[in-house]
Amino acid sequence: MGRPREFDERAVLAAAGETFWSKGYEATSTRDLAASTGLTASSIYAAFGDKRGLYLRALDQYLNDVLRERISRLEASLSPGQAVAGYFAGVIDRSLADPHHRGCMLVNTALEATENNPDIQRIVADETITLESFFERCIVDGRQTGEIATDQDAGELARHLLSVALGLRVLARVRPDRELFEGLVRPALAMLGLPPLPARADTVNSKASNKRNPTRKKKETP
Amino acid sequence: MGRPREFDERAVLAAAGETFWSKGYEATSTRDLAASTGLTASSIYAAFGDKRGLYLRALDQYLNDVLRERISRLEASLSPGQAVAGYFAGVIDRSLADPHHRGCMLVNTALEATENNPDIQRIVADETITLESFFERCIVDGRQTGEIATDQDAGELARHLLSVALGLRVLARVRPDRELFEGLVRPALAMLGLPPLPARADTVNSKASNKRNPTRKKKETP
DNA sequence: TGATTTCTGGATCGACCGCTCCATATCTCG
DNA sequence: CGAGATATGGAGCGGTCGATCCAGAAATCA
Repeated sequence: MGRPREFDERAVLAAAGETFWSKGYEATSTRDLAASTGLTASSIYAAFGDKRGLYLRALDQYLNDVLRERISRLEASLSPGQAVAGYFAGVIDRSLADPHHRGCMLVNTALEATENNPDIQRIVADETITLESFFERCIVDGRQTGEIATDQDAGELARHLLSVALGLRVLARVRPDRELFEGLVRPALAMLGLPPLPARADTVNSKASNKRNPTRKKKETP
Repeated sequence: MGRPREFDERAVLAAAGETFWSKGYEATSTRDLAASTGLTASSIYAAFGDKRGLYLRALDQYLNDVLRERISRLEASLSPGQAVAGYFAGVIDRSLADPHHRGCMLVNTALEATENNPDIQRIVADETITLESFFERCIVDGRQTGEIATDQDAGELARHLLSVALGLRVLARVRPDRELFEGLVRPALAMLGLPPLPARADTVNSKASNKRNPTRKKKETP
């Protein structure tokens, strides 16, 4: 009954997510959202409640389409060790492919997770556990096949990899540089007894063959 | 000469920094700042120009008092390997000691600096390089004394440690848990051939070669 | 078709934003 | 003691904020 929606909800959430991702939650106004989604304020409020509701929906779609989708794709098509390496290769490619250097929307969201936003805090925490569990499964499985060689605790290794992935995404916002990222990941792979970053086995973003040079080239002075 | 300032600039910057740290830049209003610093808007604007100027000054004071001060203190009083372990022990303690779980102001700033704030991006990037250089110095020096054992590239190891430290600070906002932090750091120390953590910086027994000073008590600053 | 229901677009609400102005208070200097 | 210079406190500026209201458009029912 009644008039049906004229917009595609997934597309609207994607557009809103892009805007939130680029500017951050607080700095994004409802007028920004109206402009990027093509909807009017009243349509947005009728469909999503309020600004926070729209953010939560857009974040959830991002996490589903980008993070969880990637994990299950890697696990389905690669060996455990290759999946770990492939995950980092993908994160590096994505970090460099984004000309705006926005990093990871999940990591950025961790900023909004102040103590008076416990729901957001929990969403981010849960998602880091999703990633941590992926790493742990890879390590446990990779050991059984002998692909991964280390006698350290699998859970601790998984959490270590988690922190590396999160830290990489922080650096992606301020120092987008392939050499930095690949160098920083190398000790992690070596620690697991894995070969250095493999030929990008079909990672998700294989279209990124033509990359611009990083804008910032630093000389290291030890 | 006219009437002198009635406020202590350092104290005002500290108060403003606390507020920015807690709420984030965008979510902090000038009225919030007036309330937390005890100044009126006009005094703030006369002294610091605008909101952004106050933020930059507060951030700089935070970086000086917390980050750089800690690095030089660790390097002055501990062996290279102990300095690395002590840094992580300190970050863990600080992450857990803060009841608001605000993480690191530098990391928070990184996640809020968009591409149209190149100056802030630059400040954050430079500060990550400061931390990276600290790690690299420790690794290079620790190798000469035999305290640190690994044949991997020192620069890559330093960047790896940097990403772990940044990732830990992200997790500090959403999963403040000592076991998580200590477990995640353990593989990093093991990789360097260092003993595991219960080495809180002020309880490390100095069996390896110390630097000049005898072990000094570490002081926590907010 | 007409009745009903829902969605859309635009105007607009009160609140708050960053910031400024100005009268007054309080200092230094002569 | 002025005279000059600067800081302070409070009112208030124009603008934007998140959110809402409402009249009209467009769909599904009979």
